[in-house]
Amino acid sequence: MSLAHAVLTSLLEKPSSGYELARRFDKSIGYFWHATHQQIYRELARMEVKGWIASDSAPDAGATRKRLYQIQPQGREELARWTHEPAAVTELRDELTVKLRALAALGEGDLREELHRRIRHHTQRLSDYAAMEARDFLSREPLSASSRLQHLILQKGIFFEKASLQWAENALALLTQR
Amino acid sequence: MSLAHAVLTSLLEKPSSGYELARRFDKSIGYFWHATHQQIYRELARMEVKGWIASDSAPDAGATRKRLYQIQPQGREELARWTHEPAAVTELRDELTVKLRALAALGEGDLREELHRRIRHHTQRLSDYAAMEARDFLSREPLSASSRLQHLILQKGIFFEKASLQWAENALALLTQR
DNA sequence: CGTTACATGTAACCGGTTACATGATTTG
DNA sequence: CAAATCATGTAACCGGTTACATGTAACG
Repeated sequence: MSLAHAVLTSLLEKPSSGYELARRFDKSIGYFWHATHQQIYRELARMEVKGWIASDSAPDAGATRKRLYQIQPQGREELARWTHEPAAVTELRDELTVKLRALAALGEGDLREELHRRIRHHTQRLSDYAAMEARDFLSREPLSASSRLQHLILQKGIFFEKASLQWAENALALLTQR
Repeated sequence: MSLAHAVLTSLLEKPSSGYELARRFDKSIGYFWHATHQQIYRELARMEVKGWIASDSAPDAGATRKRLYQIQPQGREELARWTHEPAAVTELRDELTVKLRALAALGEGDLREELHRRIRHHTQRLSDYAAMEARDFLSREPLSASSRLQHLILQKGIFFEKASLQWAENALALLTQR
């Protein structure tokens, strides 16, 4: 599991409220690790019990329940420990392969519309990533060590989207030319 | 969710016991959709309640509890219905990206060993897939419609492994040359 | 006769998803 | 002032993982 460590990393970058974390997991981080606000609040509660993080009513809370979470030394140590253990290799797991197999067994059906949808999706993603890369990494050389790692994350997404797009285009061509 | 439909597809290809299904999900199918025997038995029980599948004591059961599961008309209809609804697009979700981000925030640590491990893993996978492709799809032309779909599934894996391998090699080079 | 493979299951727990609830603040 | 956004939470359910349990069949 990584959600706890993803949240810890986010808090290390910047102390935040649960809501702010949830928004970041819907945007930038969310491209690579999605989480809903419920997951995040649950995880924050658990980590506070463990002493990895601490919280106080946020300075700008006013009459609201807004809390500011900050990473504690124990949390930083846990994060460092975790980064040094081997990471599980992610397996490919895509509903579409199950549908392809089902169609092969059923002997009927048409996936061309589905493939068009995917091609649009991956094309959009690739163009998002290209814009992010141009904005954050290509314009301002030389990059810090930290930025180079962030760039590697983005490149991972770019490689993945390119492969997905190429496969879908190839599959569509094969299913259309007959 | 797709496990139910993955199992249905497997039963459509060949009536089987839970144990046989579990073994197939550990081998060929498992490259694209992993499932443990507990998940499979749970799913078989649910689908039998729904009337999608039916079971009898297997012909070769002897004194064992071995059961043979067969797909029912309702199960086939459900599978056909499901293949025609849009498939959820799989998001990339890899622990390694979280570790990269954590290292960027912590400002220390070394992922080169991890990358070497990944390169070995993806190289092995690619060679497995190449062997499967040569055995099942490249030698015997022309392919049936069903075989062409199966080939597309395998190609999806090949595209994914190639992209993963290229990224890891590129990342290792970047992290080593300094 | 002991070990390995075959075969099916229960139990417990954690992660992920969805629906619902509640109230404060900001904005048009 | 109504609507959208900010902000946090409870509850229920399903999927996925791990540990444990039980017994038969095949093999050396």
